[in-house]
Amino acid sequence: MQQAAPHQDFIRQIVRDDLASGKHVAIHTRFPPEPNGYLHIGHAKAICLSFGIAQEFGGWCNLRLDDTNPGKEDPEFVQGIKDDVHWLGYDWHELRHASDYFDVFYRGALKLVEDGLAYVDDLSADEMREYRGTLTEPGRHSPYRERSVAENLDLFRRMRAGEFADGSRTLRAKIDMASGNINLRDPALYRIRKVAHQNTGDAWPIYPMYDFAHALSDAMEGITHSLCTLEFEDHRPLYDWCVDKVDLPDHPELWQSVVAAGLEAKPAKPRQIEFSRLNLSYCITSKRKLAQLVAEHHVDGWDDPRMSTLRGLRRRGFTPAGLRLLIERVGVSKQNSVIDYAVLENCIREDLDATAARRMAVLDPLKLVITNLPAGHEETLVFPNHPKDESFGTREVPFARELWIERDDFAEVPPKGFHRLKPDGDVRLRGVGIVKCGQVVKDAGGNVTELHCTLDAETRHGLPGADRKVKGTIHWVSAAHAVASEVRLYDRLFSVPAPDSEEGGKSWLDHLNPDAKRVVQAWLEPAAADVEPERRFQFERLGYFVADRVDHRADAPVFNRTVTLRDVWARPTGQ
RNA sequence: UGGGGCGUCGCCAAGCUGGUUAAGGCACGGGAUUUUGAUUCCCGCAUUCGCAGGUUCGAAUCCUGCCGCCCCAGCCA
Repeated sequence: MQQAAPHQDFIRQIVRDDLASGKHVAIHTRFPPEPNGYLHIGHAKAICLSFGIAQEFGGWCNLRLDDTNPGKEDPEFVQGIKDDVHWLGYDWHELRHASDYFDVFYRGALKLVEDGLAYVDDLSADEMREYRGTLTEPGRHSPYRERSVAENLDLFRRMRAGEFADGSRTLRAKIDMASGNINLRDPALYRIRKVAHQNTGDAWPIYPMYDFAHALSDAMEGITHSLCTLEFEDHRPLYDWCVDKVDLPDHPELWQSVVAAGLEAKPAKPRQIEFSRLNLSYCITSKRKLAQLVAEHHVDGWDDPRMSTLRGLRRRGFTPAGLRLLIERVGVSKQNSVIDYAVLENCIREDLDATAARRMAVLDPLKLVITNLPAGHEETLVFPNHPKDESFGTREVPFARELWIERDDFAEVPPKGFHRLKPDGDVRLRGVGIVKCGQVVKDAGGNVTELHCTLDAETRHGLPGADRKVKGTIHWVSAAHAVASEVRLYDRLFSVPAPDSEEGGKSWLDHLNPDAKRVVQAWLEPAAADVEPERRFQFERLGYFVADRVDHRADAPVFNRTVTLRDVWARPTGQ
C-alpha cells in the first residue's frame, strides 16, 4: 500500500502539526547529555530521535553538554560523547554547554527574586526534606519564605559573591508547598558549591539546578521541541514555570553575555515532550553499573565488545545503520517496554548482510586431504565477494590438496537431518566441487585427526556437473595458505533477560555470562587478513566479524564476532 | 488519603475527531528458490483491543466504575 510510510509516532505528528499550523517555521531540537559517563544503547534512541527528527524536517539539533553540576562531570567523557554521536551518523548544528549560560541563569534568578517569585532559604538539606512533606501530605512553608525582596536580593548576591558556606543556603522558587506535584513545592533553583568547574573555573560559587538550567538552556537556544524521557513528565510544569517566569524572549538584558560571547541567541518558548526510554533484554544501561563493570574488571574497559556502551557496540562490530534501524523499528510511544535483544541482533544482521563482503574462515579446524589431487597441487580460485551484489567484485582464494574445515562440519555418527560430511558421505566444498569422505583417520585416543576425501572432477565449480545436488555445502581454507588469527567469540554479557530484576535475592552481577567472551585461534583465507581495523566481513556460515579496532594488524589479525548468522538448524526447536 | 503517566497478538506498535473483515515490523509455523542449514520469496498468524457496565443502528475508539503496571518526597540529571 503506502511504501514510504512515514514515521507515524506521536512526536512526529506534533512536529508536523506545528509546521503545518505555522506555529514554527523550523524545528529545533537538542541532545543534552551530562558528560559524566559514556553513551550507551539507551542514548541511541534519544540521539536518533532528536537528531533524526531535526534532519527529517529540515531543522537542526544542538549537542549540549549539561555541565550544571561541577565535579561530577569529567572532560574525559566529552570527547567520547562527540565521537559517539558522530559515529552514529549525526552532526550538530552547534555544540553548547549549559555553562555558556551561567550568567543568563544568574540574571534570570535575580529577576525571579525581584518579581517575588524566588527566595533565599537558610534551611539545611535535612530540614528542607522535612518541610517538603510526603507524597500524601502537603509540605510546610519555610520560615524564610516571606523574606523581603530586598533581603532576598542582598542574600542571593552575597551567595553569588561567595560569602556563604557550601550548603548553607539555597535559592528556591516560590510556587506551592501544597502541590500534589512535589517538583512544585518550592524547588531549589541554586545551590552553593565552591567547586571548580571544568569550563568556568572558580568563577562561580553557586550553581543552578537541572530544572532551572535545562529549561532556560532550551529557551536560550530556541529549541522548539525538547524531547526527553518519561521520568521528566512531572517536571514539565516546573519547566514551563521557569521558561514563562523568566521570559527570556522579552528580556534581552538577561542574555547579553551570550551575545557578547558571539553565540547566536534567539530565545523562544520550547515545548517539552516525553517518550519512553529504550530498554533491551540482556542489557544493563545504568551509568553506575556500567562504570562498576569497568572498575571491577568484569570487562576490559568502556569499549569492551560485551558492553552496551556505544563504543562497546562499535568495537563489537555493530553498525550505525543497524542501530538506527533498531530505533526505527522499535518506534516511539509513552509505553514502558523492553525490546528483545534478538531484535537488535536482527537489525545488525540485516545491515551487515547487505554491506559486508564474504570471506571464509575456520574457527575449529579439522584437516581434510583430497587424496585424488597430486601432492603439492595448488591453484587459485576466484570467488564473488557477495552473493547478491556484483559491485562487491571478486577475490582470489588459494586452493590446495590439504584444507582446514570446521570440526563440527563432520560427524562420524551424524544426527538425524545432518547435511554435512560423514563417512562415505558427500558434501560440497564451497566454490570447489563435491567431495566424498573415504577415510577417517584417528589418533591413538580415537580422536578424528584427518579426513581423506576424493574430489569428483565432474562437479568442479563452473563445470556442468557442478549442478549435481548435495545436501550440504561447507566452507574451508587452504591449510598451507591460511593465516592464523585470534578470533574473539562474543555473546550476551548477561545470561538472563532481566539482569536488573534482583528476583530471588540475586544481584545483577550474579547474572554475568562467563561465556560472553571466548578467544580462539582460527584460520583465515588470506584475503580476510590483510585489511584495515573495523573492516567487517561475513565469514560464511559462521557469522559477521569485524577486524578489531585497536588490536588488529594485517600481520597479526584479530577479529571479533559481532553476531552469528541466523541458524535454523542449530536453533533449539520452539525458539 | 497525593500528583503524573500507561494498559491493542509472544515483543514492539498503528488506530486520536466512533462506521463493513483491528495497519505494519520482529518472533513464530508452513512452502519455494539457494554452491552460505544464510539471504530472498510466497502463505499463515488478535471475531478481539486490562475488566465491568453504559451511550449508540454501530465503540479499541465516547461516558462511568474498577483492576494492573511505571515514575515522583536529591542542595543529581
